[in-house]
Amino acid sequence: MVSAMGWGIQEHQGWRKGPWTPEEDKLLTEYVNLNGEGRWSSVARCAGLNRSGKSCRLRWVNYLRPGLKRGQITPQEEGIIIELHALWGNKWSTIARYLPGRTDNEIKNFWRTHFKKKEKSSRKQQKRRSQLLKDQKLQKGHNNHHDHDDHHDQLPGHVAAMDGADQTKTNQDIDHQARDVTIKHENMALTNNPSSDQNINGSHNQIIQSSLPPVNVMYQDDAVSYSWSDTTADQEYYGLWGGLWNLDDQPYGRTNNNNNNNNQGTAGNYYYYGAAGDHIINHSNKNIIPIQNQARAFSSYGGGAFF
DNA sequence: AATGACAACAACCGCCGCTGG
DNA sequence: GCCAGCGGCGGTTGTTGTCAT
Repeated sequence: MVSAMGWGIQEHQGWRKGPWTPEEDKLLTEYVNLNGEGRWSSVARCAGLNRSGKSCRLRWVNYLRPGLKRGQITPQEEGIIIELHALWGNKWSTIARYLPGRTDNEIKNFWRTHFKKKEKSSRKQQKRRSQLLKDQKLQKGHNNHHDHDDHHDQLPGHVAAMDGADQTKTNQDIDHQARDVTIKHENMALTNNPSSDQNINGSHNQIIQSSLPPVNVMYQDDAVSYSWSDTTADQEYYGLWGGLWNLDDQPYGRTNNNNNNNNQGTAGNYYYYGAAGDHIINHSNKNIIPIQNQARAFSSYGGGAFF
């Protein structure tokens, strides 16, 4: 295993650290443009940079790489981040794949600065989760399942615990769901913009789809036509995923896009639902509202507890 | 104007998995 | 099979900017 000092330890103890200078950026950019990405340790050597390969890679990926979006995370991107985080937890690089031009580091920082504050109150939520964990283990005992004991791991743990067929299906489901999240929020953005005449099945979706990593073909059409407000489909989704994630360490939940229902509310005005006693956030005005009776109806989807 | 709190961002650290010798 | 090197990831820390007092 490589030493704790990082790459190229045998040749350098004195790698430069700290902020990159414009000159260093220029050297790195020129080198990568000429020779391509990869072989980061040799980049450091050959480009005349007194930086570790790790540092070069990070600088390129997070800052210099072409196509990076600069500037604030948009409300649509925020929505996607929230939902994908609910899906995957702190899998920042995975989430970043669904936000073209955004880096995992950017998303991670965004999450920390915007949602760190809510950690405190989430302790209450964790408490309830451990109760859920107990309950489910009890339940499992009753049902005499073949399930593995590590169901409370993060999602990849679930996947690893499955047999081949289940795992394939699950990976497809995850990707499918992530696409839905991305497409839904993009559509919300379009609906928000009255000047846009692109509809939900229009070319915009093709653009979005083409920007996403390739997945199994069997879901491609489905991803576009799937309606977020379709209650039956929702129940299937969240019955399945909510059930899987009940024991997760990560937040989980579901959303409802008010805009899909008889034009109630404004586009982008969507909520997370959870059990009574939790809170929901209104993404339009950032209000945090205590959940009362209304949310009880949704608690069977997995609790959807936030904040 | 000074300063303290907070947010936003950049960069580093440590670990893990993969791969080739 | 073992090991070293590499690439990548997530967590954490450091720095800078902004705003309120």
